[in-house]
Amino acid sequence: MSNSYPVLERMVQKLSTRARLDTDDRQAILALPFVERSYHATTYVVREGDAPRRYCDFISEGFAFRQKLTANGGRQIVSVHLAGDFIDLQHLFLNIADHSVQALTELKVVGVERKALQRIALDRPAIGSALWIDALVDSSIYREWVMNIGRRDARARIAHLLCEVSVRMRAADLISEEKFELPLTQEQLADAVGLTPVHVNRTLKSLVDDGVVYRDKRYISFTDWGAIVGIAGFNPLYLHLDQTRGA
Amino acid sequence: MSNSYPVLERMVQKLSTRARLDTDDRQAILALPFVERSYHATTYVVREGDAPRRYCDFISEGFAFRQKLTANGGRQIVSVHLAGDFIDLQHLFLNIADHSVQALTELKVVGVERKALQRIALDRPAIGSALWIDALVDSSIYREWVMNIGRRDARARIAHLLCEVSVRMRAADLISEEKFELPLTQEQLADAVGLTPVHVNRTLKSLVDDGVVYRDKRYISFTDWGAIVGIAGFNPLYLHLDQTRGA
DNA sequence: CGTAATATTGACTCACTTCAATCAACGTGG
DNA sequence: CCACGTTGATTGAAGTGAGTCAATATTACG
Repeated sequence: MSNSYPVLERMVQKLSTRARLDTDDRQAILALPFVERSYHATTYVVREGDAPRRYCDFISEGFAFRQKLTANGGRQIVSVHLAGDFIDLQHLFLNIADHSVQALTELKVVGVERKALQRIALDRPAIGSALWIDALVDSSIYREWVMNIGRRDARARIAHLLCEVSVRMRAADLISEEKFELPLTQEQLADAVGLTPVHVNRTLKSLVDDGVVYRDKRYISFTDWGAIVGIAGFNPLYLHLDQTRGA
Repeated sequence: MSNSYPVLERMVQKLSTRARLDTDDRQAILALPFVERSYHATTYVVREGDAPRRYCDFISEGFAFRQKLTANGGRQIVSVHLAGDFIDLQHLFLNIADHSVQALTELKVVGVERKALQRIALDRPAIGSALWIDALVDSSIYREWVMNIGRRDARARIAHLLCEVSVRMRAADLISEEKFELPLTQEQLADAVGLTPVHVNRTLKSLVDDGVVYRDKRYISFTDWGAIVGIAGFNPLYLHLDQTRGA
């Protein structure tokens, strides 16, 4: 366990986008005991049924996703996470994991001691509200996913996921150009939107054929942002990207 | 604005199931400024796009639900809430509502001043963790709904919703006998599980015909709990019903 | 370079939707 | 107390979006 700055800097940045932090708040975060860790793609970070781990992970590099399994073996990916996301806030105050978290790509995380994070969340109001907001935004995203899967057809569903990922990546400052790498295989994409891989393939193709999506390997770009937004029925409100002014 | 005990008593009880509260915590809750309010069925409590309201509602009687609308008019019900649930915790720290909340039946709520609730959530660790847990359980339920809609067929989906509602009602001590009233019309049920009303009707009928569900008007009972649990693939873990021991 | 994982495509099937009636329940006014 | 209107439940027939099965191409990678 070390205590050097740079890795926690990013957490400070992230939380600053959620609530106004003063110098003491920043210091408190930078003083958190932490470990750095890496996971290879497909490695489990959390397993459903687990008791809480000692550390609460924050992604510093790479992608991860949450998943749940149906009684008869079906898999549902319930969220995708990128650099700057807390993986484990969902379990910060719960005593058993109700879902699994897996590395999607090579993944680097900063593991903060859970007890210390709990303490800081409860003792420092500004940090507390930043963490609250972060968790509530996650909730909001789940709600959008419920609607996405429950009430949109395949085309809109896939388009919506593409919109969400691109907007979140841009907001997290992970995209420089217009294109971005979608780190999901078509099978994973299918499990995220509640379709089969075959149908995802065809639907994706139709988006490409219609010229609204350009695809090169896993790299995606949009020829016309207004067009996919229209197809997806995408409204970024639910991402609550401008919460800085607080509540 | 009054300050009599009985209505907030229930909130104390609810939060006590989430974390251990001491006498001061209880007093702090009972001292919260609040108003009592009623809504007729179908009335909006919160509208998507709204700024936060002054009061944060806690259901003392009746049912409510959250919903979102697709760009082309589709409706998705994303959760159902019963007596003892906070309606608005989801917006406690966010500055715009990303979904609507509507009364499902005649509804009585206790509206607690939002600022006061924020303060108590951030200042009193025990209450803070109780509220955290409550919000995190909501998240967990959303995740289960994503899976329910994304990866289960109509029969299992509907069975799962029935299981969830009955278990939650029992946990909230709202059921005395074996039967319970499902406050949803078939159309609402359809919007909750991502199906059409027609198909819900047929599927429900098949469950009745198979003898696993008994139905009289809106009253539902199960002839064999093990059987619907099997059909639904229902595992109550995600409801985190025994969080009392804290984290 | 070989081999496994992923992507693609075709042909066929089916769970769920759509459209369209009909029926039942319930509150309301005369 | 009953006709009537409105909302919710039920049923049938036909259509379709997405699933299934299965083969082949492509890519990633040790």
